[in-house]
Amino acid sequence: MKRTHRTTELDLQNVGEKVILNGWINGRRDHGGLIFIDLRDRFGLIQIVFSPEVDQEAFHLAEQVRNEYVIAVKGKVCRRPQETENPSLKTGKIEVYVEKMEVLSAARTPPFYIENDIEVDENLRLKYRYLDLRRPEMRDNLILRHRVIKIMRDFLDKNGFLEIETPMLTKSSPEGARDYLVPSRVHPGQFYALPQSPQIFKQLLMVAGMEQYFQIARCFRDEDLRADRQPEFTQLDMEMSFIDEEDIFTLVEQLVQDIFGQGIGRRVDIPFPRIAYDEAMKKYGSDKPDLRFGLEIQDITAIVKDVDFKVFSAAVQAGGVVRAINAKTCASFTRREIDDLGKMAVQNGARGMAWIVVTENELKSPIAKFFSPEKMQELLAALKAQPGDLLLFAADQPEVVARVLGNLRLELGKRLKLVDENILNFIWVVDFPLLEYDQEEKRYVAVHHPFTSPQVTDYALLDTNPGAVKARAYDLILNGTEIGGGSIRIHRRDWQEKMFSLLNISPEEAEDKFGYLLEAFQYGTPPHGGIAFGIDRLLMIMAGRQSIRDVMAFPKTQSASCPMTEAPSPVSPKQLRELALKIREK
RNA sequence: GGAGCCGUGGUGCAGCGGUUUAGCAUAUCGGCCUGUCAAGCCGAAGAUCGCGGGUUCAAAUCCCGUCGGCUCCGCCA
Repeated sequence: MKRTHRTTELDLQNVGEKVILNGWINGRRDHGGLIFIDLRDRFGLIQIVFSPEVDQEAFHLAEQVRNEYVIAVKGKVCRRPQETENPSLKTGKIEVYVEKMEVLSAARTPPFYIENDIEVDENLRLKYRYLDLRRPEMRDNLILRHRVIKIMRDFLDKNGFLEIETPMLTKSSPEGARDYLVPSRVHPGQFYALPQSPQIFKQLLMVAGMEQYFQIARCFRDEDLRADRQPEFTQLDMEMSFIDEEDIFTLVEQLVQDIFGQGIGRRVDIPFPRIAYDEAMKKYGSDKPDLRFGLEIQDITAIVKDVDFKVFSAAVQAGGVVRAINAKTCASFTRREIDDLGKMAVQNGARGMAWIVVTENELKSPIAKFFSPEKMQELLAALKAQPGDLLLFAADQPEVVARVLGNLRLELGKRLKLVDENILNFIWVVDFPLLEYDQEEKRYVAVHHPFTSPQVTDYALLDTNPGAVKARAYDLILNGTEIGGGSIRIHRRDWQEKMFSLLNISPEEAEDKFGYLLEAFQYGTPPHGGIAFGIDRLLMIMAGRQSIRDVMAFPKTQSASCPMTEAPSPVSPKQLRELALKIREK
């Protein structure tokens, strides 16, 4: 019995028709003399009815079937008696009276409920992911994923882009994340790496004259996992020739408008506001600021540089800064709540967190005694402090203070429920630094990646003050999450060599690791640039989820394993021998 | 590498030194039931409390270790 309709294709207009339906049993209500079954397929639910008056055999079979059995039924579409209509079902005005039923497949009782909003250990969900994905919310996430990727393809196709695949087995490169390695059988002792991104290939496609490229690209990074980080994830990777930043912004803004408009029916206003990296760090303590609420960080370095409070003045002496957040209305926080915030500050690298509780009559604070009344007035005025406010301070190097207060700001935003979950706040963060100094490695490392072009106006600084050079890089931020990032690239061999030398990569190593790119640049390379979107993160936000695992069909656990397949797993001695590999005892 | 939370019938939770023969809800199984859609009513079965060790007259409960899940820091060009 092959189906004639999908469940949700039936409506009042089909009343009287004989139809065949296939699907899973979502629920069964046995009234003794009458049995109702909710039949589920990918599209929805419909109620089917078994009555001995319609067919004895089908009725008795219906007494025996259970949830998640796969069945085929044949019957007549009927209008439901008025008082039994179910407005919460798309097919709630009708039902099918079954004359004939076949069990296509029986089912064991599932280990958890096949329904929305379950609270089950995630391990169990992942072990039985094929059951988890039957749950409507998970099914809908995958449908959304399909739709969004389709919108991306359609949009880019319409705009002249070519979808081109690049290798998954490629060359390991220094810089960036830890590579996943694949041993070569043909070349014993040598390895491929899975791509962290198709970066160099897409640049070579520009050299090849493809002009506008995109790819729905799987990327691999062997780093520790988070709610929004998986070892393999998917990017919309794009690259264009003969363009500048403005072309990319415009195109991406239109793309995002399509994605949200056609994907989930949300209007997105363009163009997106832009904020410079330096300003974002100073005001919001983050290079991916969440601007859905205020609570801005304020710099008070100038005011406190000479105070008796050594933590502040010493930090300034050492080239650091002192900044503060005025947590409006938080004077009511208990000592314990304030201590919790302090712990958080320490966890983020602060040596401590100073605070002042402002009330009608007094200031409660461990540090107030270090300030003269005049200084205190100046400080309170600068922070626009009023009775009822809680002031939080951090003093250290600028990066540390930014991180500490940035995270306190997010925590306060959460606690005070300042975030309107219905807002879609897009911003471009621009003017990133090109390089930052890595204390551990004692060298500069690329903030974005080594192929990012410096801003032309800063080119002279490369030799004198590399840390001050800005990059032609940009990130797209949505609600405090980085969903995309890119740059205008270096397209000249000499500039790229210069960049490598700044990164302390020797000419020999540059030749060894990136020689093919340097060589390619000598054969006529168009100026080019691009951007890549984290599709999983984007979908996570669109679907209102807290983890990208919920928008991936088969994700891994935090320890990067798969409870269903039990990957990773040992391999046979034969396989190891073929690869010339030996496992070392720990 | 580090910090925190969690692990008790299939599932979700309660119990946190002895009054527990480990409680509740739901699922499961059986019976009754012709308009339910979280169906209802009656009944039954089902867990040695993640694993290992220790403390104690006595451990699901306290301690140590370990495994697994989640969140976070480091890490993620």
